[in-house]
Amino acid sequence: MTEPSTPLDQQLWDFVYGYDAAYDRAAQTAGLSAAQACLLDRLTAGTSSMGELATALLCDASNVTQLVARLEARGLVTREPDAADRRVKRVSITPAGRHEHRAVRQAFDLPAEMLDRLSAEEQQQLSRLLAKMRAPSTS
Amino acid sequence: MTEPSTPLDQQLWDFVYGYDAAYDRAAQTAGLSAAQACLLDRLTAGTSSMGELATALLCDASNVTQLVARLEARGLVTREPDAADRRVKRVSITPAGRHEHRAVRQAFDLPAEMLDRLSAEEQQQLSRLLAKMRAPSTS
DNA sequence: CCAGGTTACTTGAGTGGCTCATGGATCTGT
DNA sequence: ACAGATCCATGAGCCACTCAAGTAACCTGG
Repeated sequence: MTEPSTPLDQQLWDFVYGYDAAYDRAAQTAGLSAAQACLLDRLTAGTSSMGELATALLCDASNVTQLVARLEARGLVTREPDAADRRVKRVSITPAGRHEHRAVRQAFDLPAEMLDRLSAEEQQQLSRLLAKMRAPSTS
Repeated sequence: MTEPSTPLDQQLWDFVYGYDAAYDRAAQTAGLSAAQACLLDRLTAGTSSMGELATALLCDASNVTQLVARLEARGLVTREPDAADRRVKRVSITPAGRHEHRAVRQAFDLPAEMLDRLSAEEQQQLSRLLAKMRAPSTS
């Protein structure tokens, strides 16, 4: 009944593929890469150390060094030694950075568009299904 | 009721993030990058020209040249001039390539794991929701 | 039949993301 | 005060990706 019925596997793949592509496009409207946009996003919650960013982004510390260097060069973040422990660098987002971040958020309209096609009930269903897929048990 | 209720936006993000990471890990078990694994996957359906691959993978033709070159160097694909039109190169997967591709498929167990946590009804629900999010109308 | 345009791919240069190995600076426990 | 741990930076290297040029093969009109 539901078309020649694309297998669910394929549907998931396509969904993820489209989501990724949309995020990439959104980041690019602000002249950012996806990784840079993610980093900025983390910083909107408040300042972080390099190490915290590395664990949050699941990547090497030296990778963060480069990402931050590029963002710093564009004035989107600042990097200052921590007063208490001068080994650690505290990275913060600048007003310009917040501006770009907002631009990305706005350009990333795909999730909102998709969710708008669902009723409130359907959204709850989806939320429940996603939660159930995620956790093995936790009831 | 459902925890402090993660917003649906965030749930989608986390889902996609986990999916991507799982695919990357799966590809790496076969010593492949995600892009290489995708390319191999396309070839399992039959031989393609370089151009066809480029449009399928949504990337530049010259990118495909390099991807194929690396895969060819490892004996996972072959690249031969088309008999009818010697400008086009027909890329095919080799038995070794099929082997690696199978390894990736097997290692990419996340979707199956996740779907196993859903009942048959829930899977149908999910499929319906995904389809509805995707298409603007088409009933 | 052959000149010129088009098509299909390759090459080269450049950007970025990512990793690993190494090293320097700073902190901490003894 | 010294050894070892911690935090970050640097450098080399791989890969994905893009754009601009180049080359070879095909096709079409005069």
